[in-house]
Amino acid sequence: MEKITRKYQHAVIATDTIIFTVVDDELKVLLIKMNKKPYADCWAAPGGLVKPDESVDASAKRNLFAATGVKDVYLEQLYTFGRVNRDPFGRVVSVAYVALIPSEGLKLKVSSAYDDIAWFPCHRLPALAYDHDHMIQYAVGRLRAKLAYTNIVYSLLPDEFTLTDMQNTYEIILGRPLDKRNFRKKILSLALVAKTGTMSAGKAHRPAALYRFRSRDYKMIQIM
Amino acid sequence: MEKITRKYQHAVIATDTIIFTVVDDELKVLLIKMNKKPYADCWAAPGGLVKPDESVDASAKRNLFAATGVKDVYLEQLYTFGRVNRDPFGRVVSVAYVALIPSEGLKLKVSSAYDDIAWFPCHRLPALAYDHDHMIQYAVGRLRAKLAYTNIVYSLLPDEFTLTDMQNTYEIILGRPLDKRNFRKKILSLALVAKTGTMSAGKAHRPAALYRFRSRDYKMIQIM
DNA sequence: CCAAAAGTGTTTGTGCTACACCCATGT
DNA sequence: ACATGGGTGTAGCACAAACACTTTTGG
Repeated sequence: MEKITRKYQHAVIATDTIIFTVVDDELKVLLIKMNKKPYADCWAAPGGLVKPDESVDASAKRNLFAATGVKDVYLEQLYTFGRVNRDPFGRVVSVAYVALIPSEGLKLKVSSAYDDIAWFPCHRLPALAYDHDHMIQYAVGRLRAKLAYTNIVYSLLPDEFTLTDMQNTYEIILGRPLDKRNFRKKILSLALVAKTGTMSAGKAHRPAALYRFRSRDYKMIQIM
Repeated sequence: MEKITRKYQHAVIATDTIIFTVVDDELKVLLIKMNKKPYADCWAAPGGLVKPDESVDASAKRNLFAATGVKDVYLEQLYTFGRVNRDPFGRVVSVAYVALIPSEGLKLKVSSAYDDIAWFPCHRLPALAYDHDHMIQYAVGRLRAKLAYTNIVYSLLPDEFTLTDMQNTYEIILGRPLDKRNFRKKILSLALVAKTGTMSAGKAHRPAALYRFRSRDYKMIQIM
């Protein structure tokens, strides 16, 4: 243990997590305001260094919890960014993760130990630190692709939702409109969701049937 | 630079590359014989530590070249393995890559600075060091998936090849037989390949038309 | 009664699947 | 002549895409 770590203390390993949610008809990312010199007034995806006795996955989970207060959400390794000069403070290799949070879980405890933390729509992003701009673009691409051939939508939707909610989530992320009849046909034929029996209420229009996922296990399924 | 690397010399970063080729009707991986204590008589995917002034990608390229003598082959980041105790010699986080080498490039300079190095069929693998068993299984899965929705076969085939060669490559990797007529129909309709005009020769049967890829750029295309 | 969103079927085309025989060459 | 692999077409079926109107509620 000693030998290797002492001889090669070249690089440091960090994790950064791109946290997505869908609210207000937009795909949003959670960012933290930086204060250090070259990146004052820049924002960054939450992250931090991997501790010596901590797995890389555990580090991502810890950072996710620190930023959002949530656990047990969808969290997947995205890519490892290892350019030599990606971090002006030193040689840091960053393992990026993607997390998906259901729209309703938003108002939990977003603020914690950070100066400023906020959700930004993926379109109009602020100035970003490091290579986080690139990371986020890459994450959006991955999210789009996975939406099509897995059932990850479940991790963006609340426990109960309408089929219109679900379709909106797809449309927002994919960036294109979907045919309502075809969408419902497809989703219902996959039998991933079941009616709860209750109805959405409170708005100035016809109530909609609420659905719930039969199972919230990650599956590879051709959806779109 | 100094501050961070000195304060957190916890972990070391390595790259390991799973190098695939298809020969003798089998998907094979290139492995290196280990000699250090807990892994004597074990084999491992070629890899090494990332140097301080070297990007992670560059490290993978360097290790690939050291093991095979080839450059400019398909090389893609696979996954980062970061369990705390994955390496008994110390805390090493490994960024795994996948490389694909065309079947003919095999007999180049496979032997170099290693004690022993050899190709193993993905089925009957020897005892493997670290978590390389897991890595290889993961890599095979990725390769299978990518074969279906990208044009990466090009990186496993020589410059000129017959459609039967190509179909064999698919069948070996996917592990299931494909219909000859449907396969040819599909491949030709995609217009990825063009006849060279020449014919294969020398074997005890009818010669086959040779094809060449119109372009060897990586593309996302639904193939299977 | 009006606005707003929920809900519902049919038709058409495209692409995947399954399937069997003749051809050209070397020995 | 025979063994070996090369090369070719069609029909059925399942799924994706396009498309418009009626219903229910709150205001």
